Amino acid sequence: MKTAYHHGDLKNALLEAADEILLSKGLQGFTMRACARLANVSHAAPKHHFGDINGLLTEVAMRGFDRLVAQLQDKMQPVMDDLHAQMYAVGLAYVEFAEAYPEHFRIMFRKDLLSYNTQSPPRQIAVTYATLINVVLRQRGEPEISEIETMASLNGEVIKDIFMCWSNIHGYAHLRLEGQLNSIPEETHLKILLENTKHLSDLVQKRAT
Amino acid sequence: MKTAYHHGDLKNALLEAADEILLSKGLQGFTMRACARLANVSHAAPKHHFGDINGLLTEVAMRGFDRLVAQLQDKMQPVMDDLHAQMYAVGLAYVEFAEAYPEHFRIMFRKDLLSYNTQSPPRQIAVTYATLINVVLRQRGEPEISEIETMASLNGEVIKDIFMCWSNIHGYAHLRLEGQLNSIPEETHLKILLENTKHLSDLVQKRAT
DNA sequence: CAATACTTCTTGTCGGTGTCAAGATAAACT
DNA sequence: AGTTTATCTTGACACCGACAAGAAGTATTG
Repeated sequence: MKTAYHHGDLKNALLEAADEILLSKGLQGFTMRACARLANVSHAAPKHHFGDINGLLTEVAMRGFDRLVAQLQDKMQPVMDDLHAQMYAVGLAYVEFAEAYPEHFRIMFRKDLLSYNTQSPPRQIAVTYATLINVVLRQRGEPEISEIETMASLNGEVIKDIFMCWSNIHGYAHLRLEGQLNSIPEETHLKILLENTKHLSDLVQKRAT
Repeated sequence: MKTAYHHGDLKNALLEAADEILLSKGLQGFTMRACARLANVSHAAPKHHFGDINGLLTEVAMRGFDRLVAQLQDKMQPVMDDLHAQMYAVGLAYVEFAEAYPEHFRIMFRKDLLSYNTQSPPRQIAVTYATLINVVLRQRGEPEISEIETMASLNGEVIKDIFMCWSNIHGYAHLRLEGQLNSIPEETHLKILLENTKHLSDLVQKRAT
């Protein structure tokens, strides 16, 4: 018989319960009480660890960014010598992440749900930024940045490049996730992504010279 | 003294109440009962008109698409002779709409909240599609389409073009809306949008020849 | 070792919410 | 005029987020 008090690792247990509920029931069925039930604790237990529901969602989102970065680096790692393939890998990883974790993706990009200081974003977001920025820096043949320094000391041209690429890929993933691309045959999807990323890669490389 | 029953135009009154609540309190404070209160009817009155809360949100979103299309055409109308300016107008209208109606924008692109048949989308969505498609068709010097026929009988190249442009603009607006572009100085914003749309316009025109 | 403080979790409660069922009222129809 | 139909109200139910008070372990300190 387990002791009722002092679960020991309740915070992680709640976060995993949250992931499971998001994947099965979606954001509609996602409640603090449901997470508590799934973790076999009382309905008010999450309060101590997360404060309110936005606090819980924020940590869920941060774990989502972790997974996104991992997926990005996984897809890029085998093609680090090919700039075109690298940009395509980013697009593919992004789209596949949105498809695998649709509700996480939505939450990760919902400013109104996340409670963190915009001025000093959490580590997970800084790492995501750095990962995307470094893709562009490699395209331009410039030295990469560490994840500590983020936007400061960045060439203005680089900023434009990164957000042109990111906008394109993010927009494509988002529209696809929300069903706005359903009229496109599945095989055309990858073609569009391939063409777009190749185009982005070419443009960034050409601009740098 | 007003008669309690048979408001006469309750549906529209509720929709306007919904708009007002979304703009002031956001999606968090948006409830069916709050809409009913603002319209001075009982808490269960909305049920007859919208079924459930997703039905209400769906109609709110459709009115959002109406406004988006109006804003698109407003911005394009004075520059119909300039293809670059036209594409820029689309980007600007899109971004400004997202800024003026952030919660509407979010809802409009939330598949899980909207209850309509994906196979035969409502008029408002078809019109939005047609508007965006016609922008690309003009860039390519091809005849425009009416809003009735949508995706069918469209060149594959056109589809690729429209979603390349839309992805870029939508992604930019979305990232901006959700605070992911806050580190960019305000003046750079318009530069990025201008460069991106010019680039899209050039590419679509070049591809068509 | 004992007493105290602290962290973690439970229990109980509150107002608010979506949804349903049943009924009241006004309008439309025959 | 009588009946049907559409519209809105009232009341109820389970569920939710949040709060307060307290119980159960853990850590600290004498």
